[in-house]
Amino acid sequence: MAGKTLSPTATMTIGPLSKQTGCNIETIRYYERIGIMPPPPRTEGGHRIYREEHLKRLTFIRRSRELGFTLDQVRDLLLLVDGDDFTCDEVKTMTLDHANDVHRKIADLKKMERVLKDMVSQCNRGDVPDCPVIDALFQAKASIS
Amino acid sequence: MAGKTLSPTATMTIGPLSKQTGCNIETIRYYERIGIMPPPPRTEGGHRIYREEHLKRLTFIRRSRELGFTLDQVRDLLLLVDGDDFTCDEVKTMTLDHANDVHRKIADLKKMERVLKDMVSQCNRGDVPDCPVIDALFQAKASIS
DNA sequence: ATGGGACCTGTAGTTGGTACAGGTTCAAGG
DNA sequence: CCTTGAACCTGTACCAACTACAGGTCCCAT
Repeated sequence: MAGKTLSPTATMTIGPLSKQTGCNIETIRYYERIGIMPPPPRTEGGHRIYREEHLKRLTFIRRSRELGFTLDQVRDLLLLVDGDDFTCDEVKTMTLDHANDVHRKIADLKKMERVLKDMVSQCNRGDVPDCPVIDALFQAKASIS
Repeated sequence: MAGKTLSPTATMTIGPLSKQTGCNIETIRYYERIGIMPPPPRTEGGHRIYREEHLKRLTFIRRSRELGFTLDQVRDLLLLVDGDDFTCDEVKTMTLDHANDVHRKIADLKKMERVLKDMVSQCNRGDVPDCPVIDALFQAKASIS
């Protein structure tokens, strides 16, 4: 187990990078195309060769995406990281802004969920002639406050 | 106020339909293109003429979208509505399935929010040398359980 | 030397719309 | 009747953030 990963000079092709980051190959190439990953050196035959710095950067991108940052936001974060004069405060602000977005999304989804459950709870009342869910969908927004 | 809207023979062009449903004009034409709204009759000059049935259908679509159904799901719901032999149970099942999706999304977003807030709470500890948020982003998924 | 898995480029498709450009029609006012 | 300008038309391109090929090349183990 010891020394199996990450000796500082270790190189790898795109496949292993994909496996180690959980980011799929096409996505890695896509990130390069849009300029969020730097173009790595190549073998004579044209295969991409990655080093640990790439692994770190891609891990960063992937983690940020998992946390719901958009690629534009990730780009901004990386700019801050790349220029080494970023202030922690800038990063904090961006993160808090994003956390607020997430919070709003949660609130919206909760409203949806409530309405959906309310609609479903009208079903199976035994004697209604047709579907209360369908009826509700034909009504413009009203019960959502 | 009385009788201002929806006399059963009332017709309208796309502009008023847009205003009454809150669905914008391009979107209405898009729905027609993808076959979710029927092609309405036209004037000699080619302008679309809508009737109350269109208004109802578009309201249904819009409402379903607001509740987070995908257009494919809306299509399925409309199929059920169009063939008038749908069972309320089918509708209920679809709605519950969707409600579960929404529920899962909420759970995911809550995890994100928690991680984001946790990261931010590491900031401003006074004496840390660099940014804990950035450090955390360089770590692969771990603290998310 | 050869077989086949890993890699390459480039393009198109996905979802749910939005944004034009460039042209036509409709209806109201003069 | 004619003009004007708002409303409408079609068709295409664009957005995010990838994914999915097709059709070809490279690398390396046997």
